[in-house]
Amino acid sequence: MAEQPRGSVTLMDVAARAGVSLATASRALNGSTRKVGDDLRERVLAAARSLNYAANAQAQAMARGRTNVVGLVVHDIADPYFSSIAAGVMEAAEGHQVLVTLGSTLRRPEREVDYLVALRGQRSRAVILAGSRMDDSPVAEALRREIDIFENDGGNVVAISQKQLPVDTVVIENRLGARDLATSLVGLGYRRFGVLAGPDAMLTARDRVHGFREGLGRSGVDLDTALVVHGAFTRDGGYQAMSTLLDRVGELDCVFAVNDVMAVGAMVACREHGLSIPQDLGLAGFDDISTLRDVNPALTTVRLPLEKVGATAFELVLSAAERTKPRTRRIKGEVVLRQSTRHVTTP
Amino acid sequence: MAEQPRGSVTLMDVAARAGVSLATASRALNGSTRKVGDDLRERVLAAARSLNYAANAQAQAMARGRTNVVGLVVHDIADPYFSSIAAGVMEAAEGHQVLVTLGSTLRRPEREVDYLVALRGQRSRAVILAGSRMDDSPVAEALRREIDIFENDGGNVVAISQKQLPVDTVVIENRLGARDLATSLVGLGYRRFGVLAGPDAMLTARDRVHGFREGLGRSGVDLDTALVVHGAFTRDGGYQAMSTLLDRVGELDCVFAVNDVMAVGAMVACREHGLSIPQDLGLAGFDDISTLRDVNPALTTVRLPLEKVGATAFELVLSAAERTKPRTRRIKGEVVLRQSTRHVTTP
DNA sequence: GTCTATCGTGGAAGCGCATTCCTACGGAGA
DNA sequence: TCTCCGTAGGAATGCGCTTCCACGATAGAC
Repeated sequence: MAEQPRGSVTLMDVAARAGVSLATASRALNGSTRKVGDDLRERVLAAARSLNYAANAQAQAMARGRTNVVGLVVHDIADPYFSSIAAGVMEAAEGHQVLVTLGSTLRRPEREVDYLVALRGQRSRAVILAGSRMDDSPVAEALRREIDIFENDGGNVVAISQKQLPVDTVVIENRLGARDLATSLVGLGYRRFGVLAGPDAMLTARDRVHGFREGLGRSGVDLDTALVVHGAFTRDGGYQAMSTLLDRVGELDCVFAVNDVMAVGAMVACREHGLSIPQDLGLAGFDDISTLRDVNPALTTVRLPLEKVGATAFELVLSAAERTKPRTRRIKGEVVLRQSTRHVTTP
Repeated sequence: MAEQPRGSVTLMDVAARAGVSLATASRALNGSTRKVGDDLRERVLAAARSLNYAANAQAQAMARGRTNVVGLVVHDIADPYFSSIAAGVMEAAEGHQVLVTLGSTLRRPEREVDYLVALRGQRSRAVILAGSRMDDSPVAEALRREIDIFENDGGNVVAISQKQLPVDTVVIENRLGARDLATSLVGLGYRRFGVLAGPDAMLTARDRVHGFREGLGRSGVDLDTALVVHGAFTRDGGYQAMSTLLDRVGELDCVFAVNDVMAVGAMVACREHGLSIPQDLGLAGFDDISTLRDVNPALTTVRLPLEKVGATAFELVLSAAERTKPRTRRIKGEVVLRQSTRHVTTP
């Protein structure tokens, strides 16, 4: 019943087999405004089925003047932070007849611009920029420019993280979360803090440090800038930053790593140096990466609903048509106290 | 200098501004076989730049009869196993002018078929199926059928995991790795094993169990089928399976979980029941997920170079044109002994 | 000096589809 | 019986691009 013609089956093939015109076949398969008689419609559907017809999406896109492609650009898809967001996007996209094209910048922010150009070439309906904004004027300027062009072409841009761009944005409340965490940690009795701060130019990292300092300040606790160590936003970055801090560990009773993977790196550094957590030192992270929930001791952290972040971004994409001005959705974190910190009594 | 015309800039706009024909503009921008005079070429490039021209990929695809889109279908992008593979694919794709479209089946194998149809509609050059094959004839049959159609349309299919389909395949040596692991564990002195086995229909899980049993057998150790507990291929699956096994823990000295995330779940179950690893029980996983390398105690496992798996799959995609028959690339795992197992002395 | 390759350029066809416009047909109302 | 309108189906157009083909000009060979 199902023969296999050479190459792709076109709508013309279907029409011919059903004995109708191209127009009728098109209408039968897509249910346009126009009606098609039941008998003919059946014939067309049967023909399409038996020929394994799959409409050429490129041709449809041309004829219709729009596509069903959405771009998702992340820094590193292997990082659980981004893969969780991606999972949220994919789940939200489910059943919406949308294809998601993935871009991975490999942590080179300037590649965001390249992807934006490529996705504009694809006539993407929208693109979700999931990475942290950077404090880097030339790159930011180029990005801003390319976003203008992209939107001028009719595309929609959604950013995740900071409200730095004039586009729909899912704002992650890093500052607030870090502030709350600081408050909680002070509440546990900690007073002398070190911070593993991540790259200075990365706004996510910077916001978390600022928020943390702010939270401490409100509780009347000072944060010595010399005890804020910068490093990569990765496990190894955390390991190295913690190693640096080890010299001065006598002055500390708690360390805040600006994300969970760094905290895990720090945990290893401590363990290797015979430091027990939380007995000798408290340790806190940020994100509540689910893969990392079972490390021992369990990490005190700020839970971020990352899948929800992705899903929210996708909803912004879908509802882009009705908007008039850039919208903002705020996602809050929630402090989760676990075993990597404990109550200490101030002497 | 850079005006912003309404809507998209077309090649015609560029040609008009440069004062050349469409054909010349096309050749200048894409360097076809024909040459274009230097002065004209410069004029065209300048025009394109000043208009922010980005070629309509859909139109190019139509005209050329091929696209630069590759599909990647995974079970769950949030799972570190798949996100590592995805990272490998993305990295290999870097610089190859290829856009990767992501499909996430949310662990429903039948959705692979849906994605295959959608990607055929996109006229994808190729699709990488990254998930484990299942022992499920109806679904497998549908998949096989759709793959035929996909390939008949000129697309290439690459599978990752088992050589179950007549397509290019990156075979992961699950069986061999599990066999080696078994040998190593027996070498450490373990004799009485339990297995957290994952879903019965999932070939990856099944191969690992078979290989493990095989390896034990070669060392003259028997595996009691009653001590092989099935469960989901996830952290929670491992937790639950281990909980089941807890009743009979007196009969065991070592447990093999068929992947790392299950092993972590099992580790938590043990901890909650006051069982120390490795003092009371040895524990081993499979995959060597990098995010999980820092759990404590560190997990004995079989290291799989997952990024390399992704990269290899992508290489098969790229070199698909020259092939005549399906190719196979084998990726071996390597046993890594860590603290979750230790040498035990047989009484 | 003419004749034939060679090369740069432009014209135009066509990729597969949605959609607009047009035609033919049938039923209802006069 | 005749006209009018609503409707279903078909022909034709165009989306933006690549590429085949034709054309004129230039250069090399005789």
